Amino acid sequence: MREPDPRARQARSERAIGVGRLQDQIGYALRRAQLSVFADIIAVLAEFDLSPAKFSVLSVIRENPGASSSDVGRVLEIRKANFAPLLDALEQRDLVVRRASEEDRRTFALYLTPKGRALLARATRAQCRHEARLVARIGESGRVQLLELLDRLTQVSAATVGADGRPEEDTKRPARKA
Amino acid sequence: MREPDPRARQARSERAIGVGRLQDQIGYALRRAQLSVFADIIAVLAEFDLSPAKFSVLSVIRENPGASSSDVGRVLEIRKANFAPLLDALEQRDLVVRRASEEDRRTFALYLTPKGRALLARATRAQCRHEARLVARIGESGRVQLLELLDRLTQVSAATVGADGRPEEDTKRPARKA
DNA sequence: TATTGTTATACTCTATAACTATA
DNA sequence: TATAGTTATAGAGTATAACAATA
Repeated sequence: MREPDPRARQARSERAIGVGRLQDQIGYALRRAQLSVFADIIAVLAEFDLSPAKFSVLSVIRENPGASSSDVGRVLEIRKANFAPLLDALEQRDLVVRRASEEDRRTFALYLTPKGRALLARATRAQCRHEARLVARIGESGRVQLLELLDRLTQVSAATVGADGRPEEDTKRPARKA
Repeated sequence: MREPDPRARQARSERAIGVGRLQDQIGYALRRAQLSVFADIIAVLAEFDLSPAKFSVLSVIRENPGASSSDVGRVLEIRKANFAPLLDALEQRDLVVRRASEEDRRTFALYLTPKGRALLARATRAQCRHEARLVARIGESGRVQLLELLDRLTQVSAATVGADGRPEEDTKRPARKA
């Protein structure tokens, strides 16, 4: 995919255009794949009235019962100001409880309720079926390769960490303009 | 690759928690990689006052001079209602021109201006340096493998197409609730 | 002084609906 | 009737700032 041929373009219907070199760029391919995969994830989790973010929060609480809001927010890179209303919604649905901590009275310890555990179990099974559909497309070896490659691309870039190697502020990078 | 010193975390009374099984899920890994890669892309393109979306629009117009708004919007999956103000911004900066079409007086033919071509050339060179940084992490063979795997994951899912196989509405999937 | 958690708020993306002018 | 393009607007998601309680 190099130079577009003007005659070929004329020969085509004028609707048939391509993205050109964009197609071979990692960022563009990553974004398209992520949107495509998430379209399915979102549809799957919507059956349980869960967004991907809520599903990930429930999963992390299940794996780390008693963790605080800041712990869970940090590992998922959700800012505290956005985490509070998300947690409110989960607590109002009786999926999660905030219990006062005795050691540090500023924090709450987070736990799944029985209802939360049951819902998450069902959602996780559906999510696994979704994952199986993806593996059917790329194979088990493709999955292993992909996770390895993605992990090597996922790094804290130089712009997002301070001199001590810790993320600045609230775990995220500074905003940039358009 | 995240926290260099576990004791530093304890000093801040942070609990060492992990994301559990989430780590091995394709969707989660995809999203984290995409955000990480885009953080760099956004920073690179911000030097030229371009968002990834604007960069992609300029690129597609360069590869398809004379294409219409709906053509470009369709191939990039940008809805027409969102495409109009985006084009306005590019035209106000004298990077793109809308020329009236004689064949179909409803449409405009889009072209880069000389200024647009020059800016896009510089932005593309910076974007290539960004791409080279990514390839340095995964190798050229890793890049080829990755693009192949991502392409196989990028599909029009069953939920997004009508019975005739064509995307519904405005090229995108129906909205789902939280 | 620093951190946890909350609220208020703003900005960006992306979505739908309604409209026009053409076809 | 259907499509190209515009405008208005609403909803997510995500950002900052300021604050109270606690460390």
